[in-house]
Amino acid sequence: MTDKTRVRFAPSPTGHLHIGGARTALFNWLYARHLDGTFILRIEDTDRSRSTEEFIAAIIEGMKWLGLDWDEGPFRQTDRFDIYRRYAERLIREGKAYYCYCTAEELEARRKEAMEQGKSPKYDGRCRHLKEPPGGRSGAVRFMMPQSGHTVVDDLIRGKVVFENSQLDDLIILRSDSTPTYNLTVVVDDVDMKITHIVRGDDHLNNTPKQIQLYQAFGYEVPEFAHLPMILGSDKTRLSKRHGATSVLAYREMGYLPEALLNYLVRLGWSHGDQEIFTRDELIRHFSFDSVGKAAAVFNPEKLLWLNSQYMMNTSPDVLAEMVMPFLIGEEIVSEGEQIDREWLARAIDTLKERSKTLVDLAKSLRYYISIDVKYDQKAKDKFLNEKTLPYLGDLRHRLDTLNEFSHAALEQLFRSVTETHGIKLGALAQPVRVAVTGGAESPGIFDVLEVLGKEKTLKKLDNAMRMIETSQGSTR
RNA sequence: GUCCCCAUCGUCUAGCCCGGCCUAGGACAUCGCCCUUUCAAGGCGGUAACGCGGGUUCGAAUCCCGCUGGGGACGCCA
Repeated sequence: MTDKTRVRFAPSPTGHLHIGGARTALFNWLYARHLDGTFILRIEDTDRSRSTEEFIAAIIEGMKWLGLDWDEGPFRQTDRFDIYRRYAERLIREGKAYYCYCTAEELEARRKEAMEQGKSPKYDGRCRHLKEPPGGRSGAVRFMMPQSGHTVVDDLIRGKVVFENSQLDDLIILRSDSTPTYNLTVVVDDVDMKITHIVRGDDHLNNTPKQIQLYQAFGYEVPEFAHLPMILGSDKTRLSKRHGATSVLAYREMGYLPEALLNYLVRLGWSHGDQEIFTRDELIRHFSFDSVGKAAAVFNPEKLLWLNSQYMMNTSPDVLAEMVMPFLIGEEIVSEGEQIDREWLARAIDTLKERSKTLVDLAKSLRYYISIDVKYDQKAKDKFLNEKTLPYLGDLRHRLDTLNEFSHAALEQLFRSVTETHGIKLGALAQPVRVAVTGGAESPGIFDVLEVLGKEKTLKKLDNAMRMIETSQGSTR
């Protein structure tokens, strides 16, 4: 029996699930699914002052929205403090860790001084061989790092990375309040949860030799590592709020499809030839660390938007009809609890989906199909709804009245006959009608719009537009 | 400052490991044209990159060294 691949995503709940975290989660998930392994979700909430329940909930919601399902967990490190303490005590007992009584302030001051003198801000190890604990202080526990030789990180993406042990710090594994710190908890958990591959951001590469030393001190086998390149903002610095939305759920609110976000994220650092668009199954089938790049990538919202529009186009109108509902309510186009004929909505969406980049765009365009009242665009109104176009509109409205089959073909035929009568081009009639029913100068094909709208709504909108022209004429003259 | 990582169009990337097929391919964005009742979508085409300097070699985007540039880490954060 071969050991099953086990990977984990281990966010700390000090913020929302962000773009970078989501990409890390995605690569872990993909790797697990590709190898039919196990994907574990673990919440690293040992920093109690900054971790919140809200963020835990938000991270879980983000994961669910993206469809990154986990097989075990979510585990919480705060539930496991006893385990970490036991491991730390074992290290002390074996002489591999010791109490340090320096205060945080002293440490901070020494670090600062070292930096100013251009020296490495490394802990000097002064408490290593302390015989008598100074009174009145509770100590933190430090792991005794070897100070000679070197530690090699054999990374699936970067290859072999060598660190001199002399530059490794005696890191704190237990705070003076006896709560464990990150470097201890990751190692203990990864051992305990039998993690075979640690897939995480590049920013952890420097922590890796320290953790390897910890594995070795415990006598455990070191897992495989894969350090993913960072995602940067447009100015090539670490992606942050000032670069725009970074929270995954913010993209949900902006009307992005989870599949599109995932597809965008996967191509940040990973590729499969020239292919840009992948189904989930294709991703799972093709994913490999061999095709993950080493260089950091700049997050490009425009390409994400393009991908989203591609996904919108390729999603069936029925599915979009369900997905757009919250946005219709959000835009106050439909009120909560109001019933909307889904079949009709799907037909309306079918005309709109290839010109909507997001679900928000789609919802906004749907407004003119759903409500009778039209919000006229001022420029379009001035240009197309005036005394010059009024006769065409009037004639059309009159003939529309007698049309009993409100279909694309019948409408087209009728429009043609109106334009012939007046000796005008189709655009000269279509544009005024477009503005009358949609309020703007841009929309799907006019026959499609009217067909979806139906006779009743069309006539009402036409009447309203004509009345508006007449009254504004009266008021300005 | 010290350590670590990285380096192909503005951006994401293919090619690099196993030198010649590279006059460097694709995608986003951008520009132009076509289609057209408007706007999209779509089609066609254009602009645009191997950071620099040394090697190695008949031959280097591809291998080696240096430089430069960028990023990350250096917490009783994770």
